[in-house]
Amino acid sequence: MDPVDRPPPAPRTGSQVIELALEAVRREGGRSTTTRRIVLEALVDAGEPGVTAEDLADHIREQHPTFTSSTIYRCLERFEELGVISHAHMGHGPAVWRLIDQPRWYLVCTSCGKSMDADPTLVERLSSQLLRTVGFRLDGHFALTGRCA
Amino acid sequence: MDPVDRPPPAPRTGSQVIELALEAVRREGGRSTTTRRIVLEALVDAGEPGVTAEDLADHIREQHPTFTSSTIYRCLERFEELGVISHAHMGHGPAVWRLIDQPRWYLVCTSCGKSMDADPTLVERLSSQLLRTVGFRLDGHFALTGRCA
DNA sequence: ATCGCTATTGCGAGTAGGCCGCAATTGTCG
DNA sequence: CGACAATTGCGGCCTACTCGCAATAGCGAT
Repeated sequence: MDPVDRPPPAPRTGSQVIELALEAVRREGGRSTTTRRIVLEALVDAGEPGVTAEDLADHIREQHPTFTSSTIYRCLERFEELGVISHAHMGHGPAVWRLIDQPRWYLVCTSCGKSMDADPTLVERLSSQLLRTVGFRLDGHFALTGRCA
Repeated sequence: MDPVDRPPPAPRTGSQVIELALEAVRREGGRSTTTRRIVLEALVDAGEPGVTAEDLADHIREQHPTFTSSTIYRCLERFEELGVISHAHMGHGPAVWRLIDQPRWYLVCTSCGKSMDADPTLVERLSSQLLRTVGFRLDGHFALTGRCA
């Protein structure tokens, strides 16, 4: 196949992400359990822009009624430590979880509650200015709040 | 007195703020109670950069042991509606309350927990860009989070 | 295939931060 | 002073997690 005709690198499929994550767990001395696989599957299913832990739990319990919330929280925590997933706080209410793909800057409206993405280049401009002037590196762990149009 | 010798407008004193706030309550059909006065006094005492509702409650209860948290929350809520005070969320943990003086952009470090102020002009640059491009008006209701130096 | 070790899970209780209903109290105004 | 409605104290409730503990189940070794 000619190089110029080669398609762009395919994004990892959901199941690739899952296998890689479970391998990572094992490398760190953890165990690859069916519970963890199910949580990852549900998270892959949920896709962007992310789900709350309780929504994930409800979704999973449709198929696996014995799942408890604490298990979900602990699985999510573990995968986050491994750098596979992350969570962000969207104003009031529960955090949302998603696979780590691209860094993301959420804007959430404190009035209507809807959220959207900010243009990363705009936010990163502020970010680099803060870094230069006061050594503070913004993360997107909390959404930027305000009022939408 | 000659105009050029006139001192700059004095910042409002704490007790002025309190009287103005209580007048505002009454204009809206509310009541100027000693409870509300005490809450305002404690808030003025606390000063910048703000206090949590529970710290305020603890402080007040040293002098007035019967105060309950719910009363504090309701007073704060009322004064916020009137535009006299405001609260902001500093990452995890309780909100902080303060008199409204200048708009303020908090930076809080998700690692060490310390908070500082961002240069307003930097943040307002982002704010106006977001407003122009997507009609979103940032507020400082949630702090900007990241890592400090 | 089975054993033993220990990571993980289910269960249920606990926690922080805040909100709510209701009866008793207390400003306000006539 | 009296009536009325706003406010307060009390206590319980709520959401979003977090934790301790005993039972379960991966995983490497046999």
